[in-house]
Amino acid sequence: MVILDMVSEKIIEERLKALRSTIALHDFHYYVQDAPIIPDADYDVLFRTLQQLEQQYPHLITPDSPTQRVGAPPLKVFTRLTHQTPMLSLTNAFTEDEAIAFDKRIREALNVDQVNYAVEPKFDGLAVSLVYTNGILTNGATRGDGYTGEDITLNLRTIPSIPLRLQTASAINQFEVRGEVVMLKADFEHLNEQQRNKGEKLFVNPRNAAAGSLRQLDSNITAARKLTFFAYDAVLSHKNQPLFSKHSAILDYLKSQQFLVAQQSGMTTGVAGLLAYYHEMSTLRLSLPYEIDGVVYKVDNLTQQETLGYVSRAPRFAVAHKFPAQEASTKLLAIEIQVGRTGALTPVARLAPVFVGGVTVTNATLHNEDEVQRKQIMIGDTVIVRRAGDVIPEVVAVILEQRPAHAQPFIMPDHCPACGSKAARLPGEAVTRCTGGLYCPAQRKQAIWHFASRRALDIDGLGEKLIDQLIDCELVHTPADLYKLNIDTLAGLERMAEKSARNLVTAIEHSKRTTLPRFIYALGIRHIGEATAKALANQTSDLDRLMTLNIEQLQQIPDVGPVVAQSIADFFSEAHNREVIRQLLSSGLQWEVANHDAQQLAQTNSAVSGKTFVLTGTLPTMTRDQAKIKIEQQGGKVTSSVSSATSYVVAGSDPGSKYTKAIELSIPVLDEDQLLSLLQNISIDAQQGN
DNA sequence: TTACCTCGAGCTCA
DNA sequence: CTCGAGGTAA
Repeated sequence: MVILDMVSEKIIEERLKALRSTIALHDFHYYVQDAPIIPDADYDVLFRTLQQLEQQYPHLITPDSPTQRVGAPPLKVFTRLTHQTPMLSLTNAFTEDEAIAFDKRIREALNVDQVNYAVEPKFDGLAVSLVYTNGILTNGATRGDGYTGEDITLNLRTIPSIPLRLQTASAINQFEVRGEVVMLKADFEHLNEQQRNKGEKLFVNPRNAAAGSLRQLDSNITAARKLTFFAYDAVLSHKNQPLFSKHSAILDYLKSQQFLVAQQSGMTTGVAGLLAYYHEMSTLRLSLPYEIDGVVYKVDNLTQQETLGYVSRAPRFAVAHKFPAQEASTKLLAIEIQVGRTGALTPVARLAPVFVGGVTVTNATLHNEDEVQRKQIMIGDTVIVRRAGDVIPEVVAVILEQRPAHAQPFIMPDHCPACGSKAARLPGEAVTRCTGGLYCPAQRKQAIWHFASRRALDIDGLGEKLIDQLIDCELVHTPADLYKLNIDTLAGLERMAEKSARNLVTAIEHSKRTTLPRFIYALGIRHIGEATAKALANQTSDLDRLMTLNIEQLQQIPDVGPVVAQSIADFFSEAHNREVIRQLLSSGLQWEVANHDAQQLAQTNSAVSGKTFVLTGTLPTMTRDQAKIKIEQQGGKVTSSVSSATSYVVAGSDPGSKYTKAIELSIPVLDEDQLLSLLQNISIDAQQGN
């Protein structure tokens, strides 16, 4: 009997296996090849047969079964997943000249006349990584910061163009596929039509629809959205010898494993080939089934790729050549004045909504008075607005021919629109400032917001709207007034019933335990950011003493020059400010007094102490904040801009202009490993051999 | 900067 | 059902 069961079960198992691979094959033809080879009805029969059989023999269900794409219960939260190999981002080229320069750099570095390139469209979607263990899809994650992303395995499993198992599992036991999840234009239109019929909110563009669908905690909702995965790279996390010698071979392999690879991917030679491809794709752009925002060029030969290596963890062998930013014209309805925390008055263009670069733009900063004059902008003008990807919208120019007769010139107000105080522009400065100080409600609101912000006293739940109300109802004038709030005074405000009021009071209470640097930073003294606040706290650890220092004494503090010293002295000489501090302390604000001597000792002994660091880009294993803490623990300083006073620039992936600046000033650039070594007192010179 | 998801909690109306 | 706050991605 038992033997018979085993035999029949063996047969069932074989049958299940056959059904699964047949269905997977048809999925491939349907979703990847876009050319089904059997009628839908026949497919349904196969699928139902499999479902029924699995229902009968639930213990024979495998995770790679096509029936297992959906049905998991919703998650509570997304957990984070660390990428085995960082997901780097590409450097961008915005002009043909930059593309030409890319090719030139490559040829010179490789010392060859001509280079073979793999070229492909740059999808406008979400980058994800898929990990196959022994041929089975086990993990999928968003790109995140490049090092850790969110675990969206369950959502990715629902995407039909993602194979749940590889065709040839044996070759590689751990295999990572990278690509982009997009929503095809047609599927996007269809989804929005559905949303419209259901009276639900429309998605603004395919990328956001795809992002929104992937962010669902309930993968069943994701499954209902039609998403498509395009593979464009594979990583072997193995230490054994490379299985491929060319990028194009990787793509061929991916195709053989039934991944969808963009049809427009191809090969070309030399810079002429690159530019020809760029033009070809910009012509094809509108007719493609998915959205793209440029093209990608990669050196095809993997050995050459390796030779070229990485610039602070962005590959030197590849570049994204972006299409020009999209532009649209619209009416400039008004120029409003925004009052910043320091009283800076910034003109902001209010625009008639225009859809440009995939989003609706309604306002754009005009920076300052001179900018408005330079561009000859008048209220009522028709202007050209530009937006590219994640770039902040910008008023490019005025269409002078379309200027209406009633167009009004912009005049920088000489009084603050929020409080009526005089506004002044100091000679040599670009900004106009409200002189009202904390008398000005707009500045007061920002002061409170700054005080409560995460990096300052971190009062949870005290958001913008609430601050508006507190100031407008005159419940709060200074940060000290926050600590006088109680459930009764809060009650009656909008969206403030008992529960919210209690939560806020608790959060405020919680903020009383803080640190001196946070407190100094929270005061919002001009020119005092986090770094200087720490320097000050380090110097005195005694607020009372700090308050009495004169300008000369203040300048003795490292990092404090005449401007900063003046600003600090001015702040503390205001009776009003001293009173606020007194009130804050008497309402119970407190911090640990750091043990100075011990710290000082550690600092002088470290290779890092007294050195000034600038962090840029994303580091592989820590956040910039964590790196900052580590450096500061050993007496180093972390600042935000590169100058000749900078000792080291620590660059992660996707570094900003600080990296370029470092090269210009020939300041040593470290990666995370080198920083960590330095923190362990291993000299960089020894590492670099010079 | 914009868009989207999620959560807690308040508001509205039955 | 709607709003505000907080977080993420490009």
